[in-house]
Amino acid sequence: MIQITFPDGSIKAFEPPVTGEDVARSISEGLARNAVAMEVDGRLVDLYWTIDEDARVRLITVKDPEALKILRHSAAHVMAQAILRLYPDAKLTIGPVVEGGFYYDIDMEPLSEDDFPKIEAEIAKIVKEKIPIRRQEVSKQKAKEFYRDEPYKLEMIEDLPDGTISFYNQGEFTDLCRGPHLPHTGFVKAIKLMKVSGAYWRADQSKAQLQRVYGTAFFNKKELDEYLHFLEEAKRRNHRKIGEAQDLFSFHDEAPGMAFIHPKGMVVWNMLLDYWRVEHQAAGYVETKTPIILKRVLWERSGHWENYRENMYTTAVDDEEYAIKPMNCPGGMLLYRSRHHSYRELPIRAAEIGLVHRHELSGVLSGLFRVRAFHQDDAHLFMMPDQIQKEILDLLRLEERIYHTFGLGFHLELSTRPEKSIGTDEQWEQATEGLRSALEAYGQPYQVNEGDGAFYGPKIDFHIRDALGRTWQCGTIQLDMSLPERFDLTYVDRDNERRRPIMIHRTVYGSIERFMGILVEHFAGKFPLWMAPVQAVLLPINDELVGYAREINGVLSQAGLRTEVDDRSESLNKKIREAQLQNIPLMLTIGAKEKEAGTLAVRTLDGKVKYGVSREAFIEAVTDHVRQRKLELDLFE
RNA sequence: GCCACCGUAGCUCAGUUGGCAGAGCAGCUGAUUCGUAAUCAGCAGGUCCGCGGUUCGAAUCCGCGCGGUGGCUCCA
Repeated sequence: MIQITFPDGSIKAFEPPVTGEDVARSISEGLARNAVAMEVDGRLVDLYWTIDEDARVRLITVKDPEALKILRHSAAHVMAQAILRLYPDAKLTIGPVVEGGFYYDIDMEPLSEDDFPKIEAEIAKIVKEKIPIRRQEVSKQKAKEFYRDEPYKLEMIEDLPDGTISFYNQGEFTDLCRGPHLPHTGFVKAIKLMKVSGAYWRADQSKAQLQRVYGTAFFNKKELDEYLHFLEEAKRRNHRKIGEAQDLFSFHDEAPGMAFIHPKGMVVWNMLLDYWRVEHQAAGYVETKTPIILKRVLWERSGHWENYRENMYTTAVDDEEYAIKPMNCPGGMLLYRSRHHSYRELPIRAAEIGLVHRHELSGVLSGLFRVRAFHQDDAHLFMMPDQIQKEILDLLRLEERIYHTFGLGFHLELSTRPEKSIGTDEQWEQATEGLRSALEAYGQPYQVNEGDGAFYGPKIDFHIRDALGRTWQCGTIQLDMSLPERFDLTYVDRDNERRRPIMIHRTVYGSIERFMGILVEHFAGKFPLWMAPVQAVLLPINDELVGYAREINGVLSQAGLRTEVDDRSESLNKKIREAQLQNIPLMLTIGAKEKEAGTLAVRTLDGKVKYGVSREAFIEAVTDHVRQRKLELDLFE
């Protein structure tokens, strides 16, 4: 008899060999039905794994977080099986689980989404058959024989360490796989193919182009529907649609990847920057501006000509080569060098809303999220080594303040020295330690990405989280050990020696264009009052009241509110409907009663109406709300 | 750049097997003067993304180009 210990500490004896299914069934039929795999002494294995000695066992059921990955991995196999049934000549490569689902890269004729129904029908058959999925272990030699006509699988086996190699079988389908997998294909009920795209074998453009088929799977239809609903909601909030509907910005064929910001979009833009300036002024920043077009020699000195030229637009003026800046830093270096600096001035915090151009590949452009021309809320901080920790800590707090104003959460990631890098071990040690100790002092948890830093220094990235729970990398803090060297930046220390300052590049919004796009989606087009392009629209009930509405509009404008009069000869219902669809936070209906009493009837976007508000009370409530940059539209609560 | 899909009025879209280019909304004009999510009527609006080809005939089929959407990082 062997003893099996469960997570709750209880122990049960079994006659070996025993499988996870036996163990589950000995507890309850329900558990046996819902168990998909198990953990034996900390190792995740199939439910049919046989245990023949004492072990600690945790059964994984459909409720456990690990189960979803197992399901999706099996789902990838089921999809591959269906595709092989329909396209017998297809050659399988890899089929991993990814965030939101799985994919399988297959060497086959090009697929389109029109092919999905028949593949899904075949998948449904496989699921209905509840085909047992079983593991099989063979020698490397036998594995190679089995795959003698499968070039990709052979290549993968070559890369595996010697020893036994595991396969998984389900009916006529066999795939090289580490596992674990579900007990049978019947669990893959809620599966949906999502999209298809080209991908290269080993992500190498010189290698074969494969069909990457994406799918997602859940344990039940309800969760799948919820996920599809989430995708619908994200689609509904798409900033490109909202941007057009609310007249914020546009794109034109004549300038692909470069946004035209409309008057209403410019209000949002200016509010973003007004706020940014308030915070940066308080944090001891100065603002600068550097040219957009600079001579080639500068880019050679900065290293961009060598390392970044593919992404740079160039031009010739008077027989001399120039480049349109893809980054602000080289210009910032010249600015720093324009005179001597004393240690007494440090730290210098020089911000710049810099317009940069980067020639991104046409296929990666995407609304405001990925453009070829954008404004960075850049800043270059110059300091002495012993000031690093405090500067970084202040920066972490500044970024936190700003993100919280928009109701955005975030998490932090620290990236350390990559293999290919410049600088000495001591420099890296000091720089990374500066970032790390600031993060420790800041006190929030952070993730470390070893070797993910830039070649010129370590960095901290901010990944903000929007209202739908999606994350976006916006802010970044990068320590740069290269440019101060290349541009021979110095300051005069108290001992009258010239020393090299430490330099940090950083952003908060990242790209203003992109941040605006993120906010459009985060707020679903319903900007908080302080950012709203139009804060209140006045709706005269009939044409006789238009004059009075204009009079009120003048008063509100004078008080600094952004208001408009809807003076069309349309019904009140229609004017309200359109104001609602434009997500204008406040609607002021102007009727005879309001004119007589000299008060306002205020409707908020949630449909609530408050009557009899005095002009003064309204102006005060709005200006107060705006001054505090509140997010909730709780004007009179 | 590569793969799949897409491009028809300002917007959203319809347009059978190739046979005279349509609707709703928006716009303009007129009527209506309305109390919290679409009043009615009329008018106007087109290089069917561009270029070339096939055809008696192309929005429709073919090729090239331009632009857009999704993907091209996740490694049994």
